[in-house]
Amino acid sequence: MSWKRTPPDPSRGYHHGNLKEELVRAALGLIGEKGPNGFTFAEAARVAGVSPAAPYRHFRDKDALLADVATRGFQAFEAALARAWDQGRPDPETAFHRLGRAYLAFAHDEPAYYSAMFEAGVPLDASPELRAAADRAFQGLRSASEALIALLPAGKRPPALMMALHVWAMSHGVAALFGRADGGRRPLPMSAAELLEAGMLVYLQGLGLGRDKAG
Amino acid sequence: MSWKRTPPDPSRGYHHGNLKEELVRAALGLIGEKGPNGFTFAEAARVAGVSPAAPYRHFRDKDALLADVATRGFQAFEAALARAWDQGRPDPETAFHRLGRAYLAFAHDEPAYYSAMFEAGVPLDASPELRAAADRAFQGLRSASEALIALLPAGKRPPALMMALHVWAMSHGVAALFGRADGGRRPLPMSAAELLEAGMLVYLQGLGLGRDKAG
DNA sequence: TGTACATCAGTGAACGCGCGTTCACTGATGTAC
DNA sequence: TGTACATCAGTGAACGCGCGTTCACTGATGTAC
Repeated sequence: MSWKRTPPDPSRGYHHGNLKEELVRAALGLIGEKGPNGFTFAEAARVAGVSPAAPYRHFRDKDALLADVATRGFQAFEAALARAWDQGRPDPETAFHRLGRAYLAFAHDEPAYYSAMFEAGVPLDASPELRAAADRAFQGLRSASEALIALLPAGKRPPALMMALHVWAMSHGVAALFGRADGGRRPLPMSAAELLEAGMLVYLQGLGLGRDKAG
Repeated sequence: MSWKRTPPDPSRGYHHGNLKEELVRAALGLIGEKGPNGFTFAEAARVAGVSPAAPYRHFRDKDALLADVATRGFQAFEAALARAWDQGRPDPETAFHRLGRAYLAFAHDEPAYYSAMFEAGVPLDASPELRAAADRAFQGLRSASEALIALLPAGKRPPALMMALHVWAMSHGVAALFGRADGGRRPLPMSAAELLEAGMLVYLQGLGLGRDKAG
């Protein structure tokens, strides 16, 4: 586990040199381990191998660190979604299903980021950077929705914003309820990714975007 | 606010008489105010007007109290859903939309229950009662799904379990992302209830359950 | 190239706080006879 | 109906703990000249 307490490292010297990054990594590890509320400022310092007062050189307080983690999370999230969408290549439907898988993969592979973003109760206006990062991530979903909607005949196009919200809601719902292996949850007859993919297929069909029934 | 610290109440006497219920009410109030993790055992005792050791007569520990709250939440949730579904009267589609509204109304009106159930990290196997209550609530969604599916021609029926999971995921997604007025979230062009209703209409359409397009 | 000095990024000790939990206790209630 | 006694549901003081945060400090680094 790469985030564990950094060894005494006598070579480090008085100045850490990279403490801010290290604190973020520590916070991610702790959040992943104990949830966003089990995480404490003091323990992050301990994990980073530094006195409990040191973090205050880099973050106003605990909430500021959490907000920073959430911001980085949204940035990584947006990048992952953009990579998966790949500007809708080779065609919007294919790209869209890749997008859905990427959403779940992010929630699954980066549970600490995901809970800092959506479950820790960090208000979006904790910082302008946070809000901007969250907005950009949502714009990714919205652009993809627009590209799909453009395939429909002019009279039958739903509002792209609404579609994006639906996509987000179903993705988040699947991720939050079934996406993490937090013991004691409900066993499923299929993987979360398959469940989301199936749900999205039905939804797209409902919009009139079905692949021909044998797809 | 009815859950606030009970007044000294000199008429109470040494025995409280109804402490267990009062602790649950106190917990609900605190969870609603500060989230499921801001809540503390000691403060619940204080709010109930009782010494910090008293709750241990009724709950093994703090987690047991939380699990009890979640259990009651699922029971109330199941009852609300069953009431809305009303055995599919007058017809499954109408009843189904009522069900969706009831889901959101519960999340909105009982945010403390809802977060104890889904956001506090209480494991479902914390107690058999909790698991049973959660299962019954889910069964409600599943029965409704079955009734709707029965309207489809035999060859085109999706698995009811899958449909129930989709319904749940989208409902939870909408509720968690947009359903509560926790400042600093995203402003919407429509209410959460409308958003869910629209999403469900598209989904049902995708299954072949559309009301005739002019609905 | 050397030196003086400002600034930066740490230390470590201390604080007050509220928490969860335990303990021996006691007042009130219920029951057997 | 009255009484002795077991049980129940509280009290209140105490504990050890880890937290967030502050403070005066100091070692390392960067910069002006």
